[in-house]
Amino acid sequence: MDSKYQPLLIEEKIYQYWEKNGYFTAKVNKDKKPFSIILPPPNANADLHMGHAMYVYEDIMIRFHKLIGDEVLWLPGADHAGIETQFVYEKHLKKQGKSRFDFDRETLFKDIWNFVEDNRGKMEKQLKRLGFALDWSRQKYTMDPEIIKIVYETFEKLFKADLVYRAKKLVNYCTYCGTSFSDLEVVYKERVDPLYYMKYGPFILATVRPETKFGDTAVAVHPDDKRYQQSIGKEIEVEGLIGKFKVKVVADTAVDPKFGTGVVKVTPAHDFDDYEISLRHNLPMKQVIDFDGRLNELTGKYQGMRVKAAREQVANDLKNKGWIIKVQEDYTHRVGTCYRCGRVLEPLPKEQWFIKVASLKKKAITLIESGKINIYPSRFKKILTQILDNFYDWNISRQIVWGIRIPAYKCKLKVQSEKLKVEEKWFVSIKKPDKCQICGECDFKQDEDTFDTWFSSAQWPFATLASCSNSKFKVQSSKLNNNVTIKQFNNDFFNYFYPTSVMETGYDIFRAWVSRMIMIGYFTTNQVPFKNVFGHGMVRDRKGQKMSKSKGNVTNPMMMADRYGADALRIALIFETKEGGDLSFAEEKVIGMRNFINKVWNIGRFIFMNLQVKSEKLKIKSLSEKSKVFQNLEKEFKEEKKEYFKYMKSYQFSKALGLIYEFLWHRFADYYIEQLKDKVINGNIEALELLRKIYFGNLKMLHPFAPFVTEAVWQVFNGKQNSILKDSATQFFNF
RNA sequence: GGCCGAUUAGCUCAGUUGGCUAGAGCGCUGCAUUCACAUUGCAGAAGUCGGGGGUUCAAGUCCCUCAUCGGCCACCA
Repeated sequence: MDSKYQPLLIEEKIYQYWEKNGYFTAKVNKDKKPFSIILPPPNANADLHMGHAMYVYEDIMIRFHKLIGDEVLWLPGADHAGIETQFVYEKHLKKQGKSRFDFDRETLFKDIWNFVEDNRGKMEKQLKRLGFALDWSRQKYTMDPEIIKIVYETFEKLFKADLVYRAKKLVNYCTYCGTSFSDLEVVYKERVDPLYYMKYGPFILATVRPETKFGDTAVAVHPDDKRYQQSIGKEIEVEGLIGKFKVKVVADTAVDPKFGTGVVKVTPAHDFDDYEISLRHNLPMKQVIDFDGRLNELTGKYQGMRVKAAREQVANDLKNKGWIIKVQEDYTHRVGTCYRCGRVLEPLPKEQWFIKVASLKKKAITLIESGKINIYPSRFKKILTQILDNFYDWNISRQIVWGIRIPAYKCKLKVQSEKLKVEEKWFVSIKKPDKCQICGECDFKQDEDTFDTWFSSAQWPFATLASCSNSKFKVQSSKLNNNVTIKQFNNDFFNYFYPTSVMETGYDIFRAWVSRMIMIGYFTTNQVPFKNVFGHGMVRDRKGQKMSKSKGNVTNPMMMADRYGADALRIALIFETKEGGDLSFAEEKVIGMRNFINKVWNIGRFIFMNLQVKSEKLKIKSLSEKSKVFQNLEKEFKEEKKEYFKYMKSYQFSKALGLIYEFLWHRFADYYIEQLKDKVINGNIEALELLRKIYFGNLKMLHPFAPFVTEAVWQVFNGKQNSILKDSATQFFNF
């Protein structure tokens, strides 16, 4: 044994040993209790960051349950991360002086596929570096054919259950990234813009967007506003930059009479509030900005100008006409921006697929409130229910190629198309339909759009498990409440491990991911996707600032593992971290934990060396006198174990680790070994055996937190062909 | 505007049923050390637990209020 624990010489070999001997491989074992976690799939194309290292919580749970004899499954996967990845790829293209528009759909998809494949393996390797006990034989990818098939089936089920519809609605559209987003992906930023007060027919009204004037189809006032009573319901004539036009005056409570002049121009095609007003009053929609971010042919001489330039030009021209009464330069408001590129999003009318969430979210809230799904730490329960409560219909269409193409087909429909509602012109079908049942033609074209990445992610717990069966999974039919027949998953692996035990993620993706998994998971499988949710906090820098590339305060977890060992990094993240709370990461803490790991090693070294001496020189001397020290040590150890199980089972991992840290270092090493040292060196075998027994017990308890050093020492004592994971099960409670 | 979190030693943070002289990591001071470990041991300095009020025999821990910081959410032209 070296006098120092040297992680770099040991960790990789140990991981290979575990993997090769199938310690991470799950199987259906009816004699054991199943315990399963699906790893939140990292982006297939990127390196891991500190946030991913927080999945150590999952490894702790997985290894703990393995040690107490459960049949565990920790299933790894990779996410194609649609927009993220296509965005990275487009930057890559830009460096070569190209853009995505230089390629056709198929070529672009293939190129991105290969680009991702080239980078695949990076994050897998990094997860292994952290010691994660993942079952690699079950690894999944969101672009696997079996997964896509399930995603398609889910979409079809939702469609048949009337929970999917296609409609032309306002969506948040990034004219730079060329795609729409769901409302969850919008990042609101505060901005200071001029607020223009302008003459508008008989009124004066305030707006920050004069360039949308060409798309106005009404003017709105509050129904109780005395100033404008006589105008309500009438049509007014307005002089505009490209000629006179007429709009109706409507009364709507959304208008705040105290803001500005109490009169609002209504531009249904370019503002969410105005769109809502237009629905209430049956107003026409007039789109004047196109998807390229430029004004269109309805804007006369302004056609072709970008929104920002057009705004300045229009404001200027209005001023010259003398129609601008006043400008408030420092008007502060919030605008939606693209979370990818940071540019201002344009609300634009677009025909898209939406999921009706009303019934889904209602059910999801019930599942949480009834305790079918438990949330830890408990304060997240309220947060999650609030998130669900605020859900709007989910726009799942994305205008990018990197993703799962939506299985919807449109046919020519020469005859009746005008009479049909939008969604009735479409066929949702896993395979391309043979023949259109309405017009009899067979000239189908598939929707160009792909699914929002979160649509496939929302299905991850059941999609992964359902596609895990060795034999083809059997299909069972059952009825939905509205008499739609659906297929259900039914294979041994799925049945054994689903619902999964715990979903462990950062609290930052409760909204985008966890809530949707609950909604879609329950809809599809009629069961909860997981019984428990455990949320962890954000890793910040030493000053508590968010880590970000632009700030340059990002710590690479791999670098920490290389310097101090994976164990030290792991426990640095857990030690004295409040569950669910953010943590400030400092290298000094990892150093402190490295020292503890070394202490664990050296306690082993002391015991091991003395055992060697014993067997070499046969200095076996049994002293029947049992000292008080023996009894105290046993008592303290018993107490430690009891506390440990209590903490581990109530998700108080930090406390469990702190307990071992305190016991092993400051009680066991500093006190008891010092007390018994003379006896041990003089050949008291009973003292030595007692120390060994209690040390082994602590190794097992520590193993979920620091798997490498505990296994390394274990093998020093028990031989290279033994594993701390093999021994445990029944003996874990009795050590 | 609403909700949530934070405010404890120089720095970063634990402290979940209220209870013995308030803890850890790192840092700091002094001493020790061929005997498992200097990635060590022993000893020590250091905190009016954000301010104020209240409940209680007893509050960092519960209640009210105020302040500062952070996060999430919200339809205001």
